[in-house]
Amino acid sequence: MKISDVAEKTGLSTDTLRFYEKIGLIQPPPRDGAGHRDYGEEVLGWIRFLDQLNATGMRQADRVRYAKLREAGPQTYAERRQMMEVHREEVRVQLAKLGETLALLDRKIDHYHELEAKEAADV
Amino acid sequence: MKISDVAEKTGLSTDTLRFYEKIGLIQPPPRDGAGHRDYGEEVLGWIRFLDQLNATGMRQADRVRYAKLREAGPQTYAERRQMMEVHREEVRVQLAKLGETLALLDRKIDHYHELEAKEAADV
DNA sequence: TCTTGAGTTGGAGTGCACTCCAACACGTAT
DNA sequence: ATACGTGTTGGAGTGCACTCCAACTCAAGA
Repeated sequence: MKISDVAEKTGLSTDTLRFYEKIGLIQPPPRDGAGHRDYGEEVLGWIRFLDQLNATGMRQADRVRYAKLREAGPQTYAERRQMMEVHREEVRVQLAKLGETLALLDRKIDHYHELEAKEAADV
Repeated sequence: MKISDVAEKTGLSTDTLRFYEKIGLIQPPPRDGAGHRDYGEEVLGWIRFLDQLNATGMRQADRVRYAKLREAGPQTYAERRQMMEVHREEVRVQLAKLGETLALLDRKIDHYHELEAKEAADV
């Protein structure tokens, strides 16, 4: 799979894919005859997972750390699990905060509806 | 209220408070005899709300836009409500994504527990 | 009076996460 | 054979959101 295919399928730019490789988030893929990157299918799932960690606020340095542990093999299972457990807690906190904010926004919006009705009545 | 009090009560640094004022997120407070900022209590609630918008992914430019609308008075009620409605949708999307990620992390963690048990058995 | 501590300004610097660029190489279609 | 599209590299540049700094002023306490 060419870099452009991966880019299209993941939504990342080719620049970002090469950047992720440079910082160690993605393993360097083998090259074809022309020296072009030739990705395997498994990279797609990995990138999707990275995206989810990203979208839920995990910092790049930690994503890189996780990627390195993953490359190191089975002896890092426990450490990887711990990272996921820590992140899970952060996600739970965010989830709670987001729920509160959603409720607040509902109240704000209701309040604006009322204010708008009053303004209209005042004209 | 002095800038250091506001900083302590909100968790923002005094630098950030001045920065927020500079970009228009916070109204310039009156000054005391020494030329020091003298904040009213109402700024605390406003900053808490800004924090929540921040924590739920609203960009600074949009927070500034909302702050400006707020300063403009009642004729911006509808526009402010629309901003909040747009943001509410984004929060809903994030909430859904976060829920999915939480489930995924649960599965990953379980999976690591299994893998660790297998590793231990292999020794 | 002198020191200390808190505040002031404008502007420079930081860290993160990309994003863009110049200059070049390769393979395929015309 | 040449043009085109896609890829390559290393390094510079960008945008966001702060964060830090130098040089200064002011008020209160020893």
